[in-house]
Amino acid sequence: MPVEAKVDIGARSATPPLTERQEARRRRILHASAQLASRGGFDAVQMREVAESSQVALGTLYRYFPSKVHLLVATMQDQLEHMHGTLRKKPPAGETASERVAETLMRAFRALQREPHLADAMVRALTFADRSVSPEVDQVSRQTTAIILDAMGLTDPTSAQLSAVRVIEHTWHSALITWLSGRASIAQVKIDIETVCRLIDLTEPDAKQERKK
Amino acid sequence: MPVEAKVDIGARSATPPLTERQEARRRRILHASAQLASRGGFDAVQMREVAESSQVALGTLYRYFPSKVHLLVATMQDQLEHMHGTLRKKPPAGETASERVAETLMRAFRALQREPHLADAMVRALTFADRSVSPEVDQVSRQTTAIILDAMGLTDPTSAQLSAVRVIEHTWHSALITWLSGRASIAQVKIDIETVCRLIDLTEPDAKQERKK
DNA sequence: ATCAAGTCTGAAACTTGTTCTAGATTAGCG
DNA sequence: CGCTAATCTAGAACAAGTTTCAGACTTGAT
Repeated sequence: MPVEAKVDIGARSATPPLTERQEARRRRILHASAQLASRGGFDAVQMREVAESSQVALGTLYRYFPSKVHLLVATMQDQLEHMHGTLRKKPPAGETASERVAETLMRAFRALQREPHLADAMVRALTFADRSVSPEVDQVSRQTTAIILDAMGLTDPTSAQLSAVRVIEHTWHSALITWLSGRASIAQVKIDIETVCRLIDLTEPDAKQERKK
Repeated sequence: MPVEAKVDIGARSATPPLTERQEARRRRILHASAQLASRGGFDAVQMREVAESSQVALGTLYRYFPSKVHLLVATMQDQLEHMHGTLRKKPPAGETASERVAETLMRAFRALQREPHLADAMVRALTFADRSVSPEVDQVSRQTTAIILDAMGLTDPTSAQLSAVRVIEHTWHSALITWLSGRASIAQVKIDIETVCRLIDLTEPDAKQERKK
């Protein structure tokens, strides 16, 4: 285990510490949200039902999560953390960085496949989020970046590599959407992921590595 | 086999021909939609307002466009067609295919910048669309593909090239979203587009590689 | 223990997308 | 022209996200 884990994601930056009961409420809400989402996707996550199902008043739900989109993005943060942990346990076996990234993403993809409704709810919320949710969405993006960099085995990426990772994330999100809305097959998603991952190779053999500031 | 399957995109496949007045209504609706969207984005396009503003009853609006998302995706089709025409008039000047595609997309991007609220409404609708809107979304996707292939100067792309184009589209949509929600700067979008466009070079080994040094 | 400030609850109200209904209008046709 | 089916209109009604509010409950500091 890393001795002094860094990161301390800054997500809880301006958040006053929650009491135990508040933490419990928050967990109940997220759990109810994920459960309803697993049933019927975005539409099935109805705020009244989430409130009832987590034994919290509607007003309280809105105090914890100021909108349905906030709630679902928080749910995604939660799931992503979990997934990052899982993925870490079995690091990908590919030879090249691009292979490992593609493998990792496809593994994540298969996990989402197991709960397609949940995936639907989270991804739709993510892309539908407006500016008021930017900090939370950014947090999800950072987490995704961390997963990809992990798979690449990098601690100190060049800016070219960061660009490639950004594009991979774009492709990942958008491919997910096309799959969720039934416009692309799983095979197609796989091809797209593999295609975009080739970008990584373009950043490797290059002799000249710029020094990161 | 289609002889020269040109346009006639099949969008109007099962659509009985509209009378003149109906065509006029449809235009009024799309116009009102674009106008409201230009003002305040997705949220400002309120179905009651669209109806009133296009002098049509609410029920009629819903007969023409079965949901707000359908309406906005149709609005996007409309705008895309227009943009394709515009872009065609001034073909991009780059040497390589990837340069031309990047240039074309950035040009399109600058056009969207001029109406950021409209862009917001259209893109949010596009990514929020569920299965019931798939045909229309697909149509938008085909139109986008056509624009990119046009910029590449290709008439019959290889499957590797089609994959690259798909990934470019993914990146384009997702980058647009991050920009619209204020999480990426225009400069960042430019970098992402240029990065992904390099994929095109990978599909043309015999084309002259530029030696930039 | 007590009090003020902050939090939670339950319920109603408000907003906007969507559906439904009954009657008026229009289009196509003999 | 007159008939019939389809379409259009105005408006009410419904659904789900969001806001509001009065009163009950916690919490933290004295």
